[in-house]
Amino acid sequence: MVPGADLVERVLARVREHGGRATPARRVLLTVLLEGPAHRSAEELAAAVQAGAPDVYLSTVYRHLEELERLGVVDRVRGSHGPATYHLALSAHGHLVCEECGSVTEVPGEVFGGLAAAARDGYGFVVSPRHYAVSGRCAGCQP
Amino acid sequence: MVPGADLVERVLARVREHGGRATPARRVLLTVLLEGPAHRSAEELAAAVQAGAPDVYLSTVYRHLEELERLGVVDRVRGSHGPATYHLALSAHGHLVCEECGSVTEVPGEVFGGLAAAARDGYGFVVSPRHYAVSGRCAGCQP
DNA sequence: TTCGATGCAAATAGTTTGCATTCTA
DNA sequence: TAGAATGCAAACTATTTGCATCGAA
Repeated sequence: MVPGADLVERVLARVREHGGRATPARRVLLTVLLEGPAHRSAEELAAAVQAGAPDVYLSTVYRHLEELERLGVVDRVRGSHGPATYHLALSAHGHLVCEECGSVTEVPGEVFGGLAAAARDGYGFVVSPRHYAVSGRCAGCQP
Repeated sequence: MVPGADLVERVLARVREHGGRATPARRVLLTVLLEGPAHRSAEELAAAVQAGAPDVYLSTVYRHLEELERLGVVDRVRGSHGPATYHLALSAHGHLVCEECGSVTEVPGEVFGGLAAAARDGYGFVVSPRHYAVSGRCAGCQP
């Protein structure tokens, strides 16, 4: 049994609930998201999809990623340069995006807890639980 | 005396120190940055510049903004959609970017203090003091 | 058998680059 | 007067859109 196959089906069920349809292209993209590394760009994901399904177009991947983001299945992280990257939203966590090398470090959601509370209490601003992202320099890129 | 004119000259002095030159286009852009609202896109800034100096091109504005960012004079904030916005880096502060309406709420740097400490201690990641930016929904855009 | 999804092409937004000319230091 | 900055055009990257056709429900 392919690991995560049930997750793919669960997500597709959710897509159907929202009036969407379970198509081969979607199944492949979800499998790719599950199996490969996190934080890949739409283009990288499309390349991986195309390895198994050559005629799935980049625009289809964008369309699907956009929907999955709406459904809360994937997160989109936009660093200060370059394309946005996508990954499965398996748990609430934040991102430390290195402005030097572009690497993304995931940190548990609690690290952002104090900030989220202060933003809510002080400004009525509700921090999105899946879109934390702050810039800086990672351990390997200190001057 | 124009308020902030001395700041313009101080920045230009800094530009010269780094081998740059004080040109009219730069003077105008700095004045525009000082006088108008914060968090404008390159295009909006170019429009404001062109009101006074019609033949300053958008590409020149981009080039200058990039240099000012290197010098730490302006910050660049990239929301989840749309163009990056720029503003003077007058004090350490963070940004709450609304993913619904695109508005940017500034919050004092201390709000990010706990997060910055946790990132440094736990991951060796030094959060950039001027590039805090987290997404969510502002007070006016709650569902 | 209807309506959403796809293939494909083309358009768009934002930003960067190349190069001859102009101007600051 | 040397080298940086600019005007301008054009390239480029990331993303979105339009539309006829196809396929899932």
